[in-house]
Amino acid sequence: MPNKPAAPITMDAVYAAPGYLFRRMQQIAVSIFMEECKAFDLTPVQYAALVAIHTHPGIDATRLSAVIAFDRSTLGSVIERLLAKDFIERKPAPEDKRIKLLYLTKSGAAILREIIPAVERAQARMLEPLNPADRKTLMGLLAQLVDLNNEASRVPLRAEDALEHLGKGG
Amino acid sequence: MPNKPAAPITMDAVYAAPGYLFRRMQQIAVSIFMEECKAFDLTPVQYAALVAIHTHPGIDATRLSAVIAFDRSTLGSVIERLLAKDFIERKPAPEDKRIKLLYLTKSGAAILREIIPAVERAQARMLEPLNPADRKTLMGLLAQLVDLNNEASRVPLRAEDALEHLGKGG
DNA sequence: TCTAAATTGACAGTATACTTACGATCTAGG
DNA sequence: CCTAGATCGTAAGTATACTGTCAATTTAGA
Repeated sequence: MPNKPAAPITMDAVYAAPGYLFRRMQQIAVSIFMEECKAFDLTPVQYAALVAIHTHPGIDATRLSAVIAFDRSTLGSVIERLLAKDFIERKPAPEDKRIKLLYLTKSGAAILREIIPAVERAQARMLEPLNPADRKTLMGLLAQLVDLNNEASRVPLRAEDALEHLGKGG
Repeated sequence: MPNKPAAPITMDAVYAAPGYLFRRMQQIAVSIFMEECKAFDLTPVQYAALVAIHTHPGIDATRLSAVIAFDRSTLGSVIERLLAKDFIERKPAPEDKRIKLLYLTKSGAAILREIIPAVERAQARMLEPLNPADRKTLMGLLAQLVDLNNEASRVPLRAEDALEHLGKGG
């Protein structure tokens, strides 16, 4: 078979490209989240970190990065900001001097409780323009795609097995 | 009606949240793009900027930001990097001393031609785990959602009317 | 015409997101 | 026991992505 002729270079090709749509949607999602949650001064990433620390008290930074699927280096500054806001605290692990364990403070637990409704409003708003059936279809396909592409990302999600050394698993 | 009881705070709720899935998918998409295009030393954003400048020679930075839907401030450094790599050039506009017009250099036009196959491979890989019907469904719904949410983002896309003052419209 | 408002590009500041590298520490193998 | 390799947190460097603000310039209205 002959090669396909080169397509003309157009913006329409960019607008229809998966990568472009993913980037736009992420921009929009962050924008909506920040708008709904601006009273709490928490970013989406900081929120995810708080939930993970709430769910796994005493987790360390490396495992936290696996549980919320983002880079360890990035996480360092996220943790510092949460420490500065007094939403989490960090304690040395008695049995391993390299590790620092993370816990929610009272203030962190409180803001987590209070922010939930705003987060839920934000999540709902992101999908609001679609009808309920389409929302379900989109989320289902996207969840599949993210899962099947997990290894393609630089920081794959390791929800369960990342915690094996914390006394919760195998 | 009574309020819904507060749902427990779990990571599963985070993993299923639209905002989380959009962020993960964006991370994965960038990772795949960079992998396929690493020989060209171009980021997804720099690629989009090159295509836009190719399509609209003599565009200025403000209109460019509207055409690819990203922030003017961010764009400043993107333009500087493209200038440093000698992929674009910047000329003052004769009729308006504030404006600097952007053009591809020969080297910029060349790399744009050469990178296209790698970009197409990257876009295909992002959707590869889904079957063709599901790919189409996902892209259709996502394109709809991005379009309908356009105004929710801080930098709405203004593909056409952003160019009215360039002698292409109105 | 002359000033007030808008526009343009630049800058500083914050927050992801990634890379590579490094010292401290732990663990396994010999 | 003692070193090789792995792991932990940290740091420096690059690149988006956004918030403001600012000066220079243009435009519109009184």
